[in-house]
Amino acid sequence: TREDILEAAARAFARGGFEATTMQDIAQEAGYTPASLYTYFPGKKAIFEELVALLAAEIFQTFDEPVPRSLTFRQRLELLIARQVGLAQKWRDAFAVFFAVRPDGDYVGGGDKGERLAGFDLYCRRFAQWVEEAASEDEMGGKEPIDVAYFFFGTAYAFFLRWLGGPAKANLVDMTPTVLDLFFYGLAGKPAASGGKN
Amino acid sequence: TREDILEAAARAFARGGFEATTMQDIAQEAGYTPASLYTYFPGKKAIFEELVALLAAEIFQTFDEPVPRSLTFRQRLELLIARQVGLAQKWRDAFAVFFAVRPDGDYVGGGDKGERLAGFDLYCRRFAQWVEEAASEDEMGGKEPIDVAYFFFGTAYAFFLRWLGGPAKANLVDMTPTVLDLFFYGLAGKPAASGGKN
Amino acid sequence: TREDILEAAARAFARGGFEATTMQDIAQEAGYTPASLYTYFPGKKAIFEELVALLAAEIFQTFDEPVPRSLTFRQRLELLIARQVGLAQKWRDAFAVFFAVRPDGDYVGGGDKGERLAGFDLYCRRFAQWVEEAASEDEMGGKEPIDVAYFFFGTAYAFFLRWLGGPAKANLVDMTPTVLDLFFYGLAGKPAASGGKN
Amino acid sequence: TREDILEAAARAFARGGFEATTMQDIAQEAGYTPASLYTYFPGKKAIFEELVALLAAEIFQTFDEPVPRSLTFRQRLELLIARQVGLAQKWRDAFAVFFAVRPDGDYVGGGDKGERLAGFDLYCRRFAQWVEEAASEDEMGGKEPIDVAYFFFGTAYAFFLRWLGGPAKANLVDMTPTVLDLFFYGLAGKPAASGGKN
DNA sequence: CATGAATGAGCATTCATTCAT
DNA sequence: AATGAATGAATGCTCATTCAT
Repeated sequence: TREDILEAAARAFARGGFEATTMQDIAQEAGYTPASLYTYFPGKKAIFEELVALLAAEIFQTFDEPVPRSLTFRQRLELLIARQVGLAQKWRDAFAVFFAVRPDGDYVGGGDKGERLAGFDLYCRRFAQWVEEAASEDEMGGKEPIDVAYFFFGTAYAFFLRWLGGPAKANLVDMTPTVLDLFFYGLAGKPAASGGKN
Repeated sequence: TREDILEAAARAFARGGFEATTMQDIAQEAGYTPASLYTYFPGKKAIFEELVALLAAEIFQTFDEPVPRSLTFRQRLELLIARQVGLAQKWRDAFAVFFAVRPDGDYVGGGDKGERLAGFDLYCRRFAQWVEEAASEDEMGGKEPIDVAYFFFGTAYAFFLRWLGGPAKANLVDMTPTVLDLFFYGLAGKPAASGGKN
Repeated sequence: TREDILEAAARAFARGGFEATTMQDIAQEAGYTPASLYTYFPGKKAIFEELVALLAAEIFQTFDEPVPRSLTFRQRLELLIARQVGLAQKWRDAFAVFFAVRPDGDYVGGGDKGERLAGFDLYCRRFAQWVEEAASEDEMGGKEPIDVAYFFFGTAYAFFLRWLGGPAKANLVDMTPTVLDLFFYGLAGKPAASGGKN
Repeated sequence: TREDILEAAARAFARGGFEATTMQDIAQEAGYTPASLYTYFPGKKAIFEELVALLAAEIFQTFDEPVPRSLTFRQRLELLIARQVGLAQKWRDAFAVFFAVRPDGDYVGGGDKGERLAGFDLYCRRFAQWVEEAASEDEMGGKEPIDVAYFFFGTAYAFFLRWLGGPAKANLVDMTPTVLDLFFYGLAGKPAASGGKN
């Protein structure tokens, strides 16, 4: 039941953010009355926080799942993206909620030392960590992991948002190659020199 | 005075979005009482809309300003970025408001056929248009302008957000080379070997 | 409960009309807090409209109740008055609210073709209809039913208003004979010819 | 100028009563800004009170003007009505404002001993006084002057209201004979048989 | 004299939350 | 466990009024 409510809340919050969403909205989406929600959660903020925590957990878990040692960086990243695309398609709009979470309203568990970070910051930090393990320095082009992380987040996020606003039937997976190519080679595209077809 | 209020509103809205911001907040930020704001604007929504329109106008103007014909695409883009970075530093948090505007609440002027687009969508469409004029097909690596646009937006936006959450004294301009390199060459970086002519 | 609120609203509105009456007033009169009223009604206007509709229904019902065929016009009118006096004593000030309703604020259901009529107009139209059935042409003195209706309304309303402003213990019923005599014979009084002493 | 404002206020108040009318409304009607009104009147209530006082004065004056001794009661009343109809046509809606004035809000100067009377009560009292001078006991049909007064007020008021709601081009004067006949003979009409001497 | 600007006092309404049933 | 009813605490907004110009 808690789970149901959280999923309903995800849909509700996704439509208008935390403030614009009423307990009525969530209750309606969940098929309850507002009063009933208080049986399962102490309040609206708690629902939101738990939802964000749930999303965070699911997202972070994609980083934790192991990848075969034998793969190249690109292949590992493909795996990671596949997992995260799965989440994105499952949560749709609510997925964006996580990234948009602002730390001001103290909704998001902070980083190390009481630091309060926005959702996308948390994501990028974790991604940087992941990248450090998944890629050699060479594969990162000598760049700082945290820079790589923000770059990847930006590229992927832009296409995710575009997909969200687009037709419902579009498949986010189709964008993966584009994102990957842009991520690895930018506008220039894959250097044709070495003939590799990746 | 209207201008003052709009700037105050920018600061206020930036802190918590449309719903979470009260007229009290805006008034306080502007040094007025809430009632006074109604002398200049018919309501909260109107303030928000006008603010978004103002931001949109300033942003779109950066696309309209001409660039010397003699420049390469990268040089033209550097110019464009410089202008937009200027805006971003001026508006700071409020700058992000524009990109986050959701079309549901009908805050943003739509596209062509009554389409209702989010702020970042408007930005990307305009960028695609600009890119078509500023870059040859070759310079775009044979990619679709709209893809290029979302890619650039994502890359730049990620670093912009990172800068917003970072220390106040940081200079967004410093990120420009990083963004440009990533945009043009991705993770791989500039192909040094072949003496890259890009 | 809705009923209670409507009756409280009747007392409240009667004191100062629609605009001058606050939800606070109504709530206080009903023994609730203003917020509670919204559990039963969507807003102040709705309360007022429903109250007016209720009064209209009760008043109009007095016209619908049948009267014995055997009676004279005066006797039938006495019956009608008795019923309406009952309502007037029950609603007191609120009774006057109905007649004072102005059509501008679209509070009153109109007549036939979208016409918007004031409360007393509605009353008079219905009375004219009733009079056509309850009185022969002769009993109407050859006058137009609608003229008869306004005449009766005016006469009765004047004494009703006088009673409202008078001592609380006064009985409206006592005015009935006066009203009837004036209505039927005017200032001249009943013609003495037939020896009657009225 | 004060006069202009009062007439503008009359039109404004007539549309929606005291509470519903804003200083903005009055100012607009008068061709001023709200702030300017305070040059001539200390406030909204003062404007209303003065307007009511003005109306009261004009109405009461019709009672004070002398009538030729030689006339019958009916002829005297015809004269009075002619004067008051003139006022009614001049003030139109605002004329009704006077009668609707409620004493609660302490808008109307009271009667004798601090009594607070509604507008129509004041009118009826003055009418009763007038009738005592203008009619013999016989001409009153042995009725109490105050009863006669309320009866006349009711009859005339009903037709006045009907006229107000009717087409703008209608002439209130045309209703005078009807009102007089009803007032003197009621529904029965003038007793033609006995060659009525009234 | 006229007014633009500013504001305090309210007001209708919303909403998260509580609680008895 | 679920909810109808009730409410305190806002919130956007209106408006009479003041005052410097």
